[in-house]
Amino acid sequence: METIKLMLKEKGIKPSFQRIRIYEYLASRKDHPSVDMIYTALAPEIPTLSKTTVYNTLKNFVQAGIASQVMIDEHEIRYDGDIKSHGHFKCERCGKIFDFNADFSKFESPELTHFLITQQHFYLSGQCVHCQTKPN
Amino acid sequence: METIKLMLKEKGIKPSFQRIRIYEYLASRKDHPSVDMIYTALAPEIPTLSKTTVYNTLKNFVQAGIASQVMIDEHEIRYDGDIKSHGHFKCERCGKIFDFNADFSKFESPELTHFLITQQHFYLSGQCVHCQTKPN
DNA sequence: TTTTTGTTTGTAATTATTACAATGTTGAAT
DNA sequence: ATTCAACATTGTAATAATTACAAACAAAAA
Repeated sequence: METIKLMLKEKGIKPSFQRIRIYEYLASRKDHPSVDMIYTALAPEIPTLSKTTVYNTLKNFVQAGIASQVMIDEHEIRYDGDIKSHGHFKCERCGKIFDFNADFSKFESPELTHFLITQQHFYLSGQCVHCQTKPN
Repeated sequence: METIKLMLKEKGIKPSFQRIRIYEYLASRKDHPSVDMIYTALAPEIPTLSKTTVYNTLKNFVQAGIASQVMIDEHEIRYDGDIKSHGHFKCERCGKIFDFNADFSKFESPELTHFLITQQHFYLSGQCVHCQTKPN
């Protein structure tokens, strides 16, 4: 709570109650929640919470570099509070998303010389171990 | 035209006129068109074309492995007829998408042993060379 | 020809996201 | 402490991508 407050301040984000709770929730989760998931989870605790606030807040977080968008879902954007460089695998049968380590911060390519890379996304999809053993 | 016809047949897709033209158009483009862009481009030539057909057709193509989704745009899915393993860079200032070579077909990770990888997406964003020299 | 199968089309419904204006909150300056 | 300005939050309405679905159509098989 207090550490989050300080961290937000450092990033130039005023630590309002809503923002603190949204960040706290996002960081506590490993399932890359969507705006709707976050809203639904926090609404009971913050009855006046508006979805627009969740949208605005996440946009701020991404710009400040303390959250990232995971666009592995075709229908809605999902968010990740883990900003270590890593990849996501989505099983096309069970829909589950798996994280894996993959650091591309030093990635270089002749086509991209002198490009400034601020965000990176590495997504794979296919079938996870469990689903492969299941019958069709 | 004839080669596309054969290729579609081989992939188990009946080569209807619409499908042939959609594939032809997609393959001719390097700008990762969206459903809307494809529809708008082909509608004058195929006056009865329906957007639903474009949606259905692209879904088929992706399943058959002859096209891939590029989810670099937050608002709409874009499509790529180039199925060689490669990455995309999106400039957050001018919005342009750049392709670059990056082959991850041999990518392995301890977290993903025995996972079946069927699709891969590698997206970067930031600022392209040209936009970096521009003033804010 | 008749039947069957698969394709295309148009409309309506769904749903994520954004725009915007009104309201509420906070903190600094007076 | 009061006022003011800046910023945050909220709710509603608008936008726009995508899907569901049923009817119309086309092609191939019987």
